Amino acid sequence: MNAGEENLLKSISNDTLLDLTQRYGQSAFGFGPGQVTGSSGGRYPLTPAADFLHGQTGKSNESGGEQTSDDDDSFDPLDPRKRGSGFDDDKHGGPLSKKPKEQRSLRLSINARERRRMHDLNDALDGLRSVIPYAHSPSVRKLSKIATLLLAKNYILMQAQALEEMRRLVAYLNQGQTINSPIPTALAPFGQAAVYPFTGSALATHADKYSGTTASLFKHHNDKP
DNA sequence: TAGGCCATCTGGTCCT
DNA sequence: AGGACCAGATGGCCTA
Repeated sequence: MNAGEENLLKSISNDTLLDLTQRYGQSAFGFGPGQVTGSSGGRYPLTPAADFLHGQTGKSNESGGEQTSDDDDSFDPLDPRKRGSGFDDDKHGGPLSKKPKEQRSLRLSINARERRRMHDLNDALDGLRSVIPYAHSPSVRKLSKIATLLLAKNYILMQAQALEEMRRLVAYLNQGQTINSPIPTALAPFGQAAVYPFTGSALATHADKYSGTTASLFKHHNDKP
């Protein structure tokens, strides 16, 4: 990780997530298993990692499914937004223009596969954006790829920390209960955790610990006219 | 206009 | 051999 990414990561860690918690409330974080949606399709073997991804890669089937010819997909060579470097274009005399038809066909097939692969990757990123806390309104620019990944990482770390503090709180409360009464069954699993005097930080808003602004990350994303 | 972000093409490498 | 994955190159769009 280079220095620039390190700075961005720090800025997200310290500022963004919890500031967003304040801005958008728990509803911004409130997703459950039923809300992580997606198709059940996919072209990938069901490795453990694939099991995790199963049903979460969005339109994998749609983008990678039945299209097998070279010139299909949604790719439009005339769309400047989709053309890229354009070596693959006879009119511009690219390298492929002088290759045998068979090689050109193979190259186009490979290109189409790569496009589908990147589309699947982008679909997965969209799925990730949809479940991490940032404003999803039309007035807010979509998170960049790198910002999405860094934000998701820190969101996971923050949730793990919050979970740990909740466990400590429950353990502490259970400790008090054991003096007068048995541990309630519902809390018993948490009672197995080490019992520490609760620091109280879980009761405080995270913003207390992560005070700051989101300007460092969101100055590029929330000021669209 | 420079810089950020992105889509696409391409050739190489690895895996099944 | 064919497909997946990766990184570099290229060029377009958008914004400060």
